Amino acid sequence: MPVAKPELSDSRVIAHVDMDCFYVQVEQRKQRSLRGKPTAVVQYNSWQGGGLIAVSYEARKFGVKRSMRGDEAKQVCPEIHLVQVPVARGKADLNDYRNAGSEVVTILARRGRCERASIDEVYLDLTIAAEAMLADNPPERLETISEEAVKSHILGLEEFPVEVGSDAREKVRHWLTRSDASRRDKLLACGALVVAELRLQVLEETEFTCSAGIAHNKMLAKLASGMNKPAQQTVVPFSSVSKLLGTLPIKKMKQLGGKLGTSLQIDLGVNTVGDLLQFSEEKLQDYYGVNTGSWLWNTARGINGEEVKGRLLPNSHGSGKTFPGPRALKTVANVEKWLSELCEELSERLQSDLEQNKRIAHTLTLHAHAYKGTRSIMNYFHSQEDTCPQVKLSGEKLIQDAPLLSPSENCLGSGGHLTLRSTEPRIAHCEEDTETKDSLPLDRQEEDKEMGKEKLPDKETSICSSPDAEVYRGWEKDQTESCGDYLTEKIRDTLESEEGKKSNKEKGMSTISRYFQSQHSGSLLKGEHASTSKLREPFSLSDCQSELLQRNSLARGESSVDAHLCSQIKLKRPAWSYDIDEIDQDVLNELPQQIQEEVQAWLRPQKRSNTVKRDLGITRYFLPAKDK
DNA sequence: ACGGATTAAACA
DNA sequence: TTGTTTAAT
Repeated sequence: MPVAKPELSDSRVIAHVDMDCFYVQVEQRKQRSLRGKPTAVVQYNSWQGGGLIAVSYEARKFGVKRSMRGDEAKQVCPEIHLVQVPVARGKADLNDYRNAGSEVVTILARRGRCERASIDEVYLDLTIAAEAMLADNPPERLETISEEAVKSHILGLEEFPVEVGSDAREKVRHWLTRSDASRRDKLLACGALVVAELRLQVLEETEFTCSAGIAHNKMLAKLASGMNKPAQQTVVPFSSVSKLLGTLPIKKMKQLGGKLGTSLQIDLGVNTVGDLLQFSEEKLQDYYGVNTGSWLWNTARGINGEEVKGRLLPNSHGSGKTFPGPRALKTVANVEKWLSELCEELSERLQSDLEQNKRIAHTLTLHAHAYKGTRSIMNYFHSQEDTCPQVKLSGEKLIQDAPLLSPSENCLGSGGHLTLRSTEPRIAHCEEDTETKDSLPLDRQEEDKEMGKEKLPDKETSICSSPDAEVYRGWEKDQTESCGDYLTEKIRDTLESEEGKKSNKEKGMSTISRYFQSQHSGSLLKGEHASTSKLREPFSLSDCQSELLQRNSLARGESSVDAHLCSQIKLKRPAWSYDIDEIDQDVLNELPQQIQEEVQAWLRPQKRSNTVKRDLGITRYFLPAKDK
């Protein structure tokens, strides 16, 4: 929430341009017979027809929505055409869409500063162009206004009790050319003309339609671009802002669609942006911190100082895939295979980035994460018994899991992705060719049948862990010498004791903490070992993959736990630690009585809301007088 | 069987 | 700064 205090009267001219169901348009341009027909783009059609990621407006009339499955879409709209996202290396390949997006950006950047906000959206700062037009050739002097401009929607235009009987376009034409308008309105009118022109150029040169919003800041422009779709544009005059925001549901606002918006609703009873007006800036700051508080206060008033960044290129590339449920990455070979695929894709994209933009990456990030599952702790214990009966150190294939991920989010599968970030474009001197590709394992086991489109019988439902995040930075030497032998020993101990346990589980697990302790010390000790040993040149997959595997404990986001453990490991006194706040009562109830009692004893007296800033409680506790 | 795959930016 | 979390499309 950039909160640069904006001047009160912001007379910039900002546009937000949003491609209409972009992926569909890209596919329709490839397959012209699909134009005008109900169409959707799906990825991976093997499970329930695949997931919809873009839906044409014809199909929307039937109630087809994003996040539907292909099968579902067919039910509500039998004649829908489902087009598959291209697949490369067994995963969705979005390059066609990226490239199409670049075509559009190139055109839209012609008239002012342009920021590529996503694959199909841009912000434009047209202030200079609008000012120039107003000075040289203002709309009021034009004898004709383009058809596209005259089709604009002007928010609040109905409020003007001007000429009755004239049709909508005539009213718009009048508003755009009014000589007695405020300067701000005139600038917006100029902006609308420019945007209409740009949209026409986009259509002519790419065959894509788009919608746009024209306003005095990014927030309002973004809001407006979505108000009249497809292929239309909407202008937000300053005078119509308060009415627009007054009844706008708070969640519709950019940045307020998630937890912050929910907190506003639940904690402050704010349901519309207008409701926010009652709160003083100080009060909002008390609740949400100074930055967010001020941002909210401004937002309520339609004030937003964020600048349009001149950026036509993405500043990072990522490649990832999720492996739901039965597809969870369970074997080393499988992890290797997918890491290899992801690395290859990334490498390819970096190569083209280098060629096209003369820049190189400086950061490589690898992470994997788990997602919420419905499985309880007890199920987990059983499934571990059933599907991971023997966990041998040398038994290559099985990945040993950490048990008890997040209590309420047991890990069922994982999604991972690789990212490379490049900094400012710079000349690339690729003397040292630390190429990823060379060291990738070449054994392609086609055991995962998704690539071949066959179905794998869903037999096992074991829970295998997902690795946590790991970041490689630079190629420095290892600083903190890790106690390799000790760790190896420790791991073997852990695994062996685990094996012994399987036949005699109940007895072996006299206390839950003991059980967890042995588990966590094993996997995390390894994790510590891995994370302190830096990558050697050249970057090899096996390095990265072994780190990945060794880090496989902890569900997503338990970094504090992670750090905590690591520090203990350095003292060679591993212990189990867990954020007890997260334990869910329902899950707890499924545990044996003895364990329940033990867990209860760990529970802290107070549980905090995770929506309102933690500061609040603390601030109030120590500084009770502050609030008004 | 998680909407999936990306991106960006705020936050600690 | 670096790693994590949130939010968006």
